[in-house]
Amino acid sequence: MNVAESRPERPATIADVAKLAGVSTATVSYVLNGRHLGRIPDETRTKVRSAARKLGYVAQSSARSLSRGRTDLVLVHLGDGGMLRDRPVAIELARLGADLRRAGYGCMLDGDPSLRGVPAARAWAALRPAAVVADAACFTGASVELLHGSGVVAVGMGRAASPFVPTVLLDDSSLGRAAAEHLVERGCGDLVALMPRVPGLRPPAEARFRGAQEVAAARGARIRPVTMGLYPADAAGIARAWAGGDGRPDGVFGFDDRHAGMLLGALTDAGLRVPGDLALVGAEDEPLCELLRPRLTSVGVARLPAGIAGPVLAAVEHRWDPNHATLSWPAHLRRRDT
Amino acid sequence: MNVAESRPERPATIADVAKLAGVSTATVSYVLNGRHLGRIPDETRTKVRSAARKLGYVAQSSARSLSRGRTDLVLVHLGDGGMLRDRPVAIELARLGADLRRAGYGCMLDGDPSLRGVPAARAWAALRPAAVVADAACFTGASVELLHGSGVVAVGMGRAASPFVPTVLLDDSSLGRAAAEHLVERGCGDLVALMPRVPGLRPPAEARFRGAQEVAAARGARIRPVTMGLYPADAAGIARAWAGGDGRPDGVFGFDDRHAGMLLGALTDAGLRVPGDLALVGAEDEPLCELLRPRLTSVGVARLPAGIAGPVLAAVEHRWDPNHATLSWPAHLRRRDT
DNA sequence: CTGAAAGCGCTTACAG
DNA sequence: CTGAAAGCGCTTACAG
Repeated sequence: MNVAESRPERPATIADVAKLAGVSTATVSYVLNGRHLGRIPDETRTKVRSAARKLGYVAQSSARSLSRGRTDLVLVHLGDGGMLRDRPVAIELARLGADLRRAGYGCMLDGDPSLRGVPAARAWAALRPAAVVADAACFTGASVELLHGSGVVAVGMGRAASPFVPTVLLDDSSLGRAAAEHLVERGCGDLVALMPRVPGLRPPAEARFRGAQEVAAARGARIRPVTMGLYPADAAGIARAWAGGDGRPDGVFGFDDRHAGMLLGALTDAGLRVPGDLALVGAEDEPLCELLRPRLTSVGVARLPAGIAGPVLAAVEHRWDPNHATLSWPAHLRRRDT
Repeated sequence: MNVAESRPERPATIADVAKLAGVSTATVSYVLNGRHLGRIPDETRTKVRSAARKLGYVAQSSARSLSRGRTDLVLVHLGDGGMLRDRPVAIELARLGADLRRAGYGCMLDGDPSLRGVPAARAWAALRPAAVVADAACFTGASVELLHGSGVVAVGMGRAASPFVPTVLLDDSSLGRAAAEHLVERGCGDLVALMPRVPGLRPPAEARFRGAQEVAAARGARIRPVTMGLYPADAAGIARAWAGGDGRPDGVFGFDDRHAGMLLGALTDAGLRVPGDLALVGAEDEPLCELLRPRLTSVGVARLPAGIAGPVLAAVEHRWDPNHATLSWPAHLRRRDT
């Protein structure tokens, strides 16, 4: 028996199962959904289950949601890769899928990251998901109104609250705090925090800077932001200036490992020694840190103690509480050479 | 008027639109779906469209697919991150979403990467998508049978064909060819190709090795595989042996930039000079290459000339052709220091 | 304990 | 040119 022969003409329906089991479709539905189990004898349940198995029956979710009047689907939109490039966020997103499934919801990611605004909202609304979760910056007044009009809950996610939707606030100021703590501990008193040029990375950068600033203020150190794009020329410019003694700090927090790593190369090229002339700390503790020479000291992030599924479900079930909507990443220093 | 006030009790249905426009639901459906447009006067069409706009009407896709008997949804499953870590693949996946939308299909990614086997197939089958696209290794005989039983087309994707489903074959042997070409050109005659330890990376590694082997054979050079896990200790062991003169090649193809980069650090630590003592080429041309000192020469990949949407749509529309299912990445050398 | 039947919101031959 | 109606595959009060 090959696959072609075993394939039925059309997928089995609940009526097929009912006929084969010799019961009504209502009974099939009850058994398969675990309702009224007390009232249905074991024998009937067994008959129904084995008929369903024999036919390879899988209930069609579109018919189910049409009759139930709701779906158990949560839609996640990643936007143009900004969020996936943000590694701690990407990890939490994968966790969200599993957590939602455990809570009885399905989770799908929009497969077209380029879709935005009202057209995006229309595509999502057509599916009538329980909720749409997206980068807080993705929502506009019009798109949210369209979603609400279709009975869809909209939830934002990001570093800054959206004026249009409840937002799960992701706080990584702890990375800045841990970095500054380490640098001050080492004896640095004149710090620089690198700030990326890509607009998408400004929000996390500002949060991390704020954290570092807090610690610096408390410990009597100075700290200032220096903008550096992820281009060799940009890094080289900064390194040359510092090598010439122009505004050279004694400790640098590199925003993330890529920015820190790029600066590290440029500092080496410019003849500065790390950590002899100045100390350098990255963030996110990527594998990259082990590849560089000297190896890059970095602030690692652990998983959030509680995932983002909590606030998302709260929004879906209309018990949103802004006090439980800020999630802070635990940070710890991973000391290497720099 | 705030959002709460403007939100209707329940989402508008096609009946609401019909009533407001003073026509039947059939007419609304025709106008909104662009059918029989020749037969429907402009005036009616305008009435219908403005009623729909006024009510914020978005057709519910579950009702539509129930009555049409099919969905226009393609489901993509990423598996446990293996595929997303494979950068060229991740890029093509984003492109797939946009291409499918242009062809009139929606595209969703499964939000729970940990789901596998028959349970995964059940979850997908419930949605009755036109097709499920997943890593070829994800499909088992049982899961494919279940999908087919529900009328769902299954399409694999990967470096090796699945015995159960038509597979879009991704070929990156061109990376190995470009790397070997470069090394031989430089005068190397005794090559090593690094092979990763992670099982998920074996298939691309073998394809790249095959490509390098072809060129080596044609140009009279020797080449052998050397397995190296992405751990500092592993790389250090290899570097020490080579520094002691034990089996040191004159050219190394590093599989990808991470493996090449890790070896580069270890070679430096062991006192070997790159490219003085041996040349080194990475692959994928990641930003990382610019961070290392010396900077890493790498083979870059361009986008596929034609995306994976083509074969996927062919499978959906039952015109699958194995001769058009192998996609090869264009490769070009990006020369830097090593 | 079980079944007949209404209803969810669409689409689409079909009749007029 | 337009509408009444059947039908898609489920769920669920309701009656027996």
